[in-house]
Amino acid sequence: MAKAEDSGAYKGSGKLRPEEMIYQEMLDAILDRRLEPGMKLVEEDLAKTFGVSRARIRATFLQLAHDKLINLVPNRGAFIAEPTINEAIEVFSARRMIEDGVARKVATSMTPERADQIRSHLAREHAAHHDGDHRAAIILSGEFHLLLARLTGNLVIEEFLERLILRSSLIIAMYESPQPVDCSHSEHDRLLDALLGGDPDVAAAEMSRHLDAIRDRLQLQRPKPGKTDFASIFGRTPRSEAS
Amino acid sequence: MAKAEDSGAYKGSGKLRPEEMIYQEMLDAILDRRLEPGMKLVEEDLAKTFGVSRARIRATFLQLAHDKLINLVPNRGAFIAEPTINEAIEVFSARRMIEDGVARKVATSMTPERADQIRSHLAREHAAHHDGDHRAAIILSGEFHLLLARLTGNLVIEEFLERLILRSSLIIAMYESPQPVDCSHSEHDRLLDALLGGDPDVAAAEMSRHLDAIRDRLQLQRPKPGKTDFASIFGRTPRSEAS
DNA sequence: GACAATAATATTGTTAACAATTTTGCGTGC
DNA sequence: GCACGCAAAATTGTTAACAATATTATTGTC
Repeated sequence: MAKAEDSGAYKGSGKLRPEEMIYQEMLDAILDRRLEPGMKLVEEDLAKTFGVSRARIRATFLQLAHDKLINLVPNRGAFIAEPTINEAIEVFSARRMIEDGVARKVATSMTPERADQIRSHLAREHAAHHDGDHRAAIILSGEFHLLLARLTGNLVIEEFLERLILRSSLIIAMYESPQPVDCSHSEHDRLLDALLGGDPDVAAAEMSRHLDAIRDRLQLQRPKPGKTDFASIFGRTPRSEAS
Repeated sequence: MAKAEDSGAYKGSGKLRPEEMIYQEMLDAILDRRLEPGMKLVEEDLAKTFGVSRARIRATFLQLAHDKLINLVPNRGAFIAEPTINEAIEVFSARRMIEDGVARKVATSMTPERADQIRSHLAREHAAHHDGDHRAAIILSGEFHLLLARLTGNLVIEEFLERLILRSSLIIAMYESPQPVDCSHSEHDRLLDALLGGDPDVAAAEMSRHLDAIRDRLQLQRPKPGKTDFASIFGRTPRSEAS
């Protein structure tokens, strides 16, 4: 999951393994809509932009394709994924199936420490919302759900949900309404109340309602393709200017 | 998911894209325990065995690692995954969380056609069991669960469960008791009855019971590492015998 | 002027060679 | 006999060049 801190704090220290750095930067760019859905990703351009070999870009593509964030077409190349409305519905349906169970488990295993963990996260969400940092708000909103998954203690669920949340972020970034009525943070407050209540049925119901609400705020609109200028998108100049 | 037909029917026609073929063969070998947990996978050996370049083996490794069927250690190489008992428990716990929901949906959306689909599959399971084809029985047992997931119509759930079932197959292959009391097929019969009943709670309860039963049949035992003779494991000779 | 065939370009797919790292084997000293 | 260190081998990581494929531009024809 992308960190919600300064987007690019890791760029400075070149010793942080480049593989994950590239994956993270492309993730950020996709979630930030600097890379728009449908956009072609040319291997050599990206390789020059990041100053690495094509092979590494290729490996990164496999990871991103696995997360359904890009589409890999044989002999044609890689394209930013364009999740359909139907896909979006399925993703949120799947999330509801899983996160209902998460809410149940968290509600029945609540401790004061865990409650504080959640409250502390909610504070960060509110801060981001107050500061008008929309991108951080989206990412923190995802991390809220991830935090709940982590509290179940089941790593399998946590990892799967991480992928699903990432995908959701892309979907939300694509389909959110122009004037984002971002009420997620208040819904998370209500979710916390339900979790503190200790009733698994109530918690699950609240979770379902929340996820349905997110889905219902989506809006059908095809984003228009833009020009592919990696240098400006990633805020850097190519390492070598070939002939 | 590995097909339960003749294991190797696809070997003959060399036109079926080699990438997936290699993935499938390694999958079969892992599930078949010809490749034992902890075994080192040397890139060049496999490349020669399959007559492809190391790059392709590397890409295949990424896929398998993503499915948690192998471990990729930087500068050290690839090793067949060794799921711990704890991991096994988490996998089946995650499956119960998801498949409870699957059972609910299938129970409430049953049609005569779907019932026939399930019955037809169960017939194949019984046949494999009757023939004493243990490997086919394991794979068909997994495909039974996958079939139910497909009937929910949610591709996201289906794909995730496919990965989880694959992982379960490795776990079962690793930890099953020496004298496998393979009662899965009869449990599937009972599951079908519950699904036909139409009561989602009953169906979910039966699914939970079934998955717990599988987990409880597991047995702690560390398999001992064997020698890595790919040529014999995959039943073929290396293409080129370098100096 | 529009369409089709063809050449030129761009891009992906693949291979082989080289560099870096780890593992193994051997010899030395204690 | 055992541990340590060094050298040799094996293995992974990386790069660059080449081949195959797809895309674009051009030319010719109707």
